[in-house]
Amino acid sequence: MASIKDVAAEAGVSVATVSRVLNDHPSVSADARTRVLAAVKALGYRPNAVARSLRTDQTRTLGLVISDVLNPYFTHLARSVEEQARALGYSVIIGNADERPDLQDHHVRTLLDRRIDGLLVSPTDGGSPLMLDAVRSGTPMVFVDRWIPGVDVPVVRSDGQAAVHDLVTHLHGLGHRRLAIIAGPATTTTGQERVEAFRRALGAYGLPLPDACIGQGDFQAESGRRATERFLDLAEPPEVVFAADNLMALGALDAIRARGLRVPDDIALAAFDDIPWFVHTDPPITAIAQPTGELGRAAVRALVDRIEGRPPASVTLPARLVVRRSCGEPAPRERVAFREPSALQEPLREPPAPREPSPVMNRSQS
Amino acid sequence: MASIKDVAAEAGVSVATVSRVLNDHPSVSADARTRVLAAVKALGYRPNAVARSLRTDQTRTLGLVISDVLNPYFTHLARSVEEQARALGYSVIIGNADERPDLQDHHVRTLLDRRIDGLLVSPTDGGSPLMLDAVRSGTPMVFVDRWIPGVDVPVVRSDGQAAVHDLVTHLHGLGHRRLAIIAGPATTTTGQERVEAFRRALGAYGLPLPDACIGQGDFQAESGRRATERFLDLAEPPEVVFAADNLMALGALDAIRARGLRVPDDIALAAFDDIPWFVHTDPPITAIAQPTGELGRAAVRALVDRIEGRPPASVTLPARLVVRRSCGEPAPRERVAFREPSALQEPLREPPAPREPSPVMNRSQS
DNA sequence: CTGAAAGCGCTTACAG
DNA sequence: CTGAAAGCGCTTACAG
Repeated sequence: MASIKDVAAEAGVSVATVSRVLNDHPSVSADARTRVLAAVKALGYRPNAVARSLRTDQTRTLGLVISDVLNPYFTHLARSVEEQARALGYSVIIGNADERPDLQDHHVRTLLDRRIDGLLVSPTDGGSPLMLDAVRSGTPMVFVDRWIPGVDVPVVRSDGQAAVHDLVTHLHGLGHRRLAIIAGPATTTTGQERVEAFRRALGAYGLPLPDACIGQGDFQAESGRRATERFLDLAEPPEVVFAADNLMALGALDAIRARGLRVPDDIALAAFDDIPWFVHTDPPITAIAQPTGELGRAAVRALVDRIEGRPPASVTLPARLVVRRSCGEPAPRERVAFREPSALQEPLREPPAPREPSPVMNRSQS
Repeated sequence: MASIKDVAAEAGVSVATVSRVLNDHPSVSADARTRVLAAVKALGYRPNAVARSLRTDQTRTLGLVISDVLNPYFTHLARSVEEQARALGYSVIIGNADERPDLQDHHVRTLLDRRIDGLLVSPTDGGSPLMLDAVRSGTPMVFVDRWIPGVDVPVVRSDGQAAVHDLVTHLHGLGHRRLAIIAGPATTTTGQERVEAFRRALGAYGLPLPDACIGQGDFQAESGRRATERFLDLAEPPEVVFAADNLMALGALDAIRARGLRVPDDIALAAFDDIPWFVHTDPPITAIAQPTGELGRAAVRALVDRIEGRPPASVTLPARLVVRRSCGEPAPRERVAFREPSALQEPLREPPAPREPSPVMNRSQS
């Protein structure tokens, strides 16, 4: 592959001049610029980003470690992160932890070794030594969705408290009194918070949340299936199962179907995190929707602020309840309930990103 | 961040010796090795992958450009690619083209600038100049799922021909005679092939495929919705709609539902690409399943063969029909039909990857 | 406006 | 077994 030396030779200038042209440095004669550009084109030259990074000590790259790519919520998040990063002149490298702390650490390590400029993490656990090291080492970092308590890192997340309350109100109104939840891991903030919000909301209606009605899941489908089976084996099975994410709701559906039971007649189902398929499941599933796209964008903004020396801000956005038919109420049409602009109304496809800067050789400095 | 110099100073050796220890070079005294390792630990040193790449001219990184992250098929593919790559000692950087050729080019360019060791692409179009350049430039490359004809690059894909025939047999058996398809872009191989396979299968039953029964989609949900609306507006609407991917099937479902019609009573629906949610849609959707995980793994194997100087092989794996209820036949239980081990039976979670190599400082040379 | 030179953090022949 | 040195491809003060 042609290097800057080849271009310099071809153009009859020094590599310094070539570099200046490529970086839009003002003090280059029009003549030199023309010759360099011609040489670049003739040789099909592209600057080596590795060398540039070594020299400038910046990679213009963000790392994103998500808990599970197979979860549409995180896929959506990743997409909006990449889009916003691109708009700001950064690339993003995604690491998928599959809800496994060891894999998460693997990706954090790899990303750090690559000297990414900043790290976006949705932690799978309460904070491994490596993760805490990363924070202490001063790598710009922002937590998205989940976070690690007691650590001084901005957090961009959504607050489901009010929406969970709305959900319980909805369920209570339908006459349900025995409600169960499939929780995420207690080592994750979202794992805990959603149970707590649920418990608090039940409390407001004088309803208990006995241990038997808390299924321990891990945010993956299989755990939702197992937890639901356990519920169904109870002497008095719950009337409602609330899955703390969409994958566990999928597992719950598998378990319910395997027993030949019907939703919502035999048992009601609701989920945290809304996905397009919930409109078409049998029956359509009542869910709590997060403003996922906006979360991703806000997280990137905060991280880039931090990287570029501006003070980053934590952001908390409200989630909202979307009522469908899985809890028993007839809903003739898609009914969006209660509060806040919809994350579902958020188009699946977001507006096209700005055109790429055209000259092949400009580093996007934004 | 500590550099190799700091480690050398701390250990009282030269940087060459530090480098040898880190790379498991045999000729290092036990004493030196001990001191270096101690220094590494004391300083929390991690080698700078950027510098290493510049020097060795390899990044141990694969690029993967997929057409759409929001499509669960590609998400699954990406996951298996990353897993297999990790097992072979490579990282992967994912670029999401969103079915946009310009975005695809953006990612190919960025990846090439980063000097990835090899590129896995599922092309969004028939081959942009940039893509063809990339091939000619000698960057190791493998196509997955979709490919560009006339270019000498190994292809790892699945052949849906037989499964599409099975589908048509199934539909014909149910008495359907007016069949329509929502096609993908004609610029993509899968866009064309699926229509051709469908047309050929219809032909075998003496059925026509009039132009009015070919909806032009772009593999995204919205296009499926529009195409379906057009079908429904026909004087004689089709009895069956076959969507060439799962996202367009989602759009079709939206359109059908918006008119208050029922599947399969008013219109039957089938899709290419199976996803877990198809079991729980109303009704469960008949689909053609690809061996997605194996496709991803085979693609990585081929690419790494190419990178490491072994002859890479193209791979074609059969897809298979999974009959559910969306075309009219009562299927009391999940019925997996006809041929081949199932991609759905493929566990959603694949077996855990091998443990990471433990010493922090070893380059995974595999 | 331009070029020679130093240096980013590594690896690796080459000598000893 | 070990170290001094060159060099990977860039960028950027410094001098002119």
